[in-house]
Amino acid sequence: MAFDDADERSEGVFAETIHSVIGYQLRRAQLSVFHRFSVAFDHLDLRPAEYSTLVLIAENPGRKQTEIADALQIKRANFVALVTRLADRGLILREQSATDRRANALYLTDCGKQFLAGAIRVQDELEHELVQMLGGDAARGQLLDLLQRLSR
Amino acid sequence: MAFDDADERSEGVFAETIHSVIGYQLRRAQLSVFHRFSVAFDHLDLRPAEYSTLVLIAENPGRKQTEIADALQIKRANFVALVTRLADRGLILREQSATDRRANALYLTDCGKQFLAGAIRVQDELEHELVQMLGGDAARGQLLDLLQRLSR
DNA sequence: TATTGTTATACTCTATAACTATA
DNA sequence: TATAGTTATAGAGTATAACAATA
Repeated sequence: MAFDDADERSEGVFAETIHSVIGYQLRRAQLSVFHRFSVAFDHLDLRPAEYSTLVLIAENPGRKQTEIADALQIKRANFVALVTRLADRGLILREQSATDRRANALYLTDCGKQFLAGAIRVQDELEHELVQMLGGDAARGQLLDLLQRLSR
Repeated sequence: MAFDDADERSEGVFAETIHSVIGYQLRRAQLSVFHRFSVAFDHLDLRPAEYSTLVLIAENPGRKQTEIADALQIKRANFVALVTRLADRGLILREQSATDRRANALYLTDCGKQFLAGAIRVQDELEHELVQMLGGDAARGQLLDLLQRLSR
């Protein structure tokens, strides 16, 4: 990932201007949080997009691939490999839709449900860690609200 | 980039759970803001990392490549091509340091200073647009504060 | 020995175009 | 014709390893 111990070298470099740019701070925070995610999920070998896919399938069983992909803003072409990996690991089922034989209906397997339960525990711990960094639940609510205003 | 008009297909997909995850919303907001950046900077053919590099060189003339790269958390190996492109465009100078002949001291050219002045105007406009989405300057300050707490 | 800039390389993420089978 | 899933492919971004020149 990122985050080596090379920050001492940039001591004394004036960076206040760029640090007050929303996009710059957004990117830094996002990289930091995703890095924490990858550390926390290392033993589960699960990436952020895979986690959100499992959550969405769990709460919307039987939906088409394209519907899940669109909800996550993932191009359907890129979603194929992601879904294939989850299916190969036995976490989800790709079932040909009865009403539209072009479409795949997605479901969690029992194994996938168990796996997701564990993943949610890891994610909840991470979220709690982030809330502590933010300074409490109110700050988290504020942040989510502000971020949502920037999306679209 | 992203953002095609495929959101109608995900209508009715329940996504509240994943939408309340900090990392997920961070990623969405970051992608949205970077997309706006790429639209705004299309005519200048400038990427976010290049913009921040120009700003840092302007405020820290004569610094080594590694110092600027570290301040931006860019690996020095990846910084080479970025600096080469800016130098090839005549925006920056790579001068062999007098005190350490291994090192390159970085400077903006006069052309680079003019170019950056224009780029800063574009960035300021974008920032203003984002502040309006956030609901004012106070919200922007809050957001920057919260984001900084998540970085490292 | 350690550091600077560099090259080579690989992996992930994301984007588009085009195919097939269905509708 | 249009859509769902798929394949192929290309461009960014980011990671590591290793080398030459210099300290």
